Amino acid sequence: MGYQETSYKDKKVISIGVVSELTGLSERQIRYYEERGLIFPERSDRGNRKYSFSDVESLMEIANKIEDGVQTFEIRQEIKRGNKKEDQRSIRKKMLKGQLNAQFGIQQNE
Amino acid sequence: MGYQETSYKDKKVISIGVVSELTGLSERQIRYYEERGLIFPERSDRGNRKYSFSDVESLMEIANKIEDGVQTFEIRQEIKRGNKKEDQRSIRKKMLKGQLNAQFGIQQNE
DNA sequence: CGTGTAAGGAATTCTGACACG
DNA sequence: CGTGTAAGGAATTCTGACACG
Repeated sequence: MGYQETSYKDKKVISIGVVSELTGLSERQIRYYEERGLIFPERSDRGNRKYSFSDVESLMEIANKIEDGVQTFEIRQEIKRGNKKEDQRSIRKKMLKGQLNAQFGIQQNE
Repeated sequence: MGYQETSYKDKKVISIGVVSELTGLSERQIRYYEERGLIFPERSDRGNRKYSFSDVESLMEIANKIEDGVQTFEIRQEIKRGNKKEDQRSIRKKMLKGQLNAQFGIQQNE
């Protein structure tokens, strides 16, 4: 029992409407990120998108990056490289951080 | 990281259509088991049912019991008692099993 | 580039009911 | 009792496109 804990996280069962609620993103944004190759939902028999909890988490990370001004193609690169801890994004983000905090005190995940 | 592994299992995010696919049960059956107090999906803003992976598992167990001839009110009892390993149902089931198999393996209302 | 929106259609879900048994 | 189904409506999702910037 419990050997499948992880499978729940990766099972594609959530509709786009619920993903929208969970992430706070619009359906338009979610579909767009798929179009740009950032997430890969499955499809039901009739073509409806189905997402996993992993996808939901990825989307939240993607949303953060977009806010930081990272473009979708860059994010796609990171994904292909295996999303290293210290990649371009993180570096650029850190450089931005000082400015942002100084100007409006925006909070970033470090 | 990982402290939320369990929450995935109980988060209500799956639509009835997907639950139907996952369990092999008809939507009619799934709604009926709710009506009988065996499962408790949440509702989206507009009233659509949302289930968790736990619900999906419960449904599969319920389906097995129904096949064994257990009635919904009995299953509800078990749920209220905390679903002990060796409850009345299991015991009766074992007693019935021999007869049923011997005769035809038919499912009965006791 | 990233995202909003109106557009029209197809599929989903909901409830209450009749049916069989 | 448990489950199928037809019924009508309301909400969901899909795609391709125009718009702004």
